[in-house]
Amino acid sequence: MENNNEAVNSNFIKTIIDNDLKDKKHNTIVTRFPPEPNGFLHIGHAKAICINFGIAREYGGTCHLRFDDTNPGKENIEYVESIKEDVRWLGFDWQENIFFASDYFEQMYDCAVQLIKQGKAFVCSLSPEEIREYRGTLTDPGRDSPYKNRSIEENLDLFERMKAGEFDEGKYTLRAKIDMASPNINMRDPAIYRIIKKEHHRTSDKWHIYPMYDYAHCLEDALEGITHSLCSLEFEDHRPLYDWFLDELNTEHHPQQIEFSRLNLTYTVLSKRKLIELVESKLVSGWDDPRMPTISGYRRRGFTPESIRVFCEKIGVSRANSMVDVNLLNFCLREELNKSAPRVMAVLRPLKIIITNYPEGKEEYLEADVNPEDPGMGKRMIPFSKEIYIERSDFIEDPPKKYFRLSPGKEVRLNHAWYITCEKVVRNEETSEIIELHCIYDPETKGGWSSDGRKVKGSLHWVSAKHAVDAEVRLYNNLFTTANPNEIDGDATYNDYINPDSIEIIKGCKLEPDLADAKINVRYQFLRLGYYWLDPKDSSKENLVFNRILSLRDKWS
RNA sequence: UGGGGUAUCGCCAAGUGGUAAGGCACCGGGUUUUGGUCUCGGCAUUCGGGGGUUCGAAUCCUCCUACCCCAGCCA
Repeated sequence: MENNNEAVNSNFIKTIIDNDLKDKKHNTIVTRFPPEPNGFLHIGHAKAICINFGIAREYGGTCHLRFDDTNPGKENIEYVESIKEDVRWLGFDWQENIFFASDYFEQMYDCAVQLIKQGKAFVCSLSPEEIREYRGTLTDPGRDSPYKNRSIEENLDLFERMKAGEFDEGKYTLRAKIDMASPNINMRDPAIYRIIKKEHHRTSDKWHIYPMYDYAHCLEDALEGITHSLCSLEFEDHRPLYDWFLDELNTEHHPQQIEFSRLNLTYTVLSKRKLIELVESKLVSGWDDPRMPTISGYRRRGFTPESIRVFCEKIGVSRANSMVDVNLLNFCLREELNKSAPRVMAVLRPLKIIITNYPEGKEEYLEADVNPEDPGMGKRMIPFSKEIYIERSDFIEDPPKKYFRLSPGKEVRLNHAWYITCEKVVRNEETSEIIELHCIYDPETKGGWSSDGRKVKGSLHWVSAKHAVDAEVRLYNNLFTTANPNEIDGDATYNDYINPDSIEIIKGCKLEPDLADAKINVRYQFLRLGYYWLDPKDSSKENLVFNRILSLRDKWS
């Protein structure tokens, strides 16, 4: 991937890796991104993806994409496809290293048998409710299951019959024998296999028992020779278990689990539950609604993979719970697009201007930079004629101080065209709504320059009325009105903080004619407005639909 | 009132005993045919709080406080 923007900072994980390399604990680094294929990826996952794939890339190691598919019924193949697409879109390549937990079911089973033989696991007949009772509480120790001292032979027999599908779900579990009095609840004889009689998306009906996360995950990592197993903070308490399994099984590899804090973003929710709620309540149009913090949402909105990668680099990695200002993400996008986006003029809310001293029927083409930040992008020609549109918000009849756009008697520059002065405001007699403006232009200012050194403060974007193409434009804003929708007070629900202006659809927008051939995948800067691109789903030649990816910074409005 | 974590500028975050990086945001000045960009400058005498060790502490010791995570046959 070519980019010079992802300045690489260090963090505590890299420090650990540096030391491991220096101490010859490892010669090469292997990480993994291990999603469960039961939902769509969001920007929080992007952080994990960037960390894992990024570290592998930086150290010349490899990063595995591994689907943690140990719970059929929750998982399905559509999710694995969408996850692959998202990871690829973000710019990462797992090459041949794509794996599935289900590939290891046989080995995991063998390991479980080994644990039973070592007297470290037993088949438990307690019901889920009973298990909960026996587990104790945060402050009180639990009690041993009455089935904890079944003979190894009996355990072996029962476990094999669990595998064979002889029993109903919930009837038995295989549990590790650790310590029911452990202050760490995860160590209180955790279940390692449960009976699930559901079709698995890869192994079909071959299995009737499925391994639990704690047991499966460490084995997957060990089997793949992962060197550093990076996960989020909530798994910290699971690390002793992770190590316990690998120690008891004496695996060849014993990866080191390292936890970091997950991403929170202002004005955004990232929990799976809340995201589902947004989709199911139809507050958004789907998982790829441009307002969604999902990867597919950002993709459709028009965000770039690089801006997301740069963002993930900039936020750093630490163990402190944090809430990152969404402005940082926006900054990353603007920083990139300012350099790369072709400029174009578009009037979202048109106000007609008649240039009274411009010849009727005349038209001429004016030259403009495609991108003043990059002269190499060349020039374009823009048609001008007697009737043009400007933005309604660029005219105020009775302007406030420091307003340097158009108002009666005031002269402004039409970008790349001429200076104009407003001479008359025409209103609808009944509604008194302003319907058009009469202006005169100064023929001596072609291109937007004047030779007399006259200063014109305002520069407006405009579009020739008879040449303009129409389009629908969709403006997007934060989905929530509160910076932290995760923490809302009292009896309000987070639905009370949904931003009613999170989407605004404007029809009849007037665009520079070249935009009739706007290309999908090109992110344009609508001059003075922001960055826009064609909606990948809803736009068509006949009905252009532009998404506003992001507005420009605006210190005035 | 069990266990595991975390506390450095409004938001992220470096810093690992030698006297507080950087980015975002914000505020000013300049440039500018985008009130964009760019550019210059400002923005923690202080590191959750109190004690202590030391010539010297955000970094070590100690006590305290706040917040986060854990009682799925989810991951």
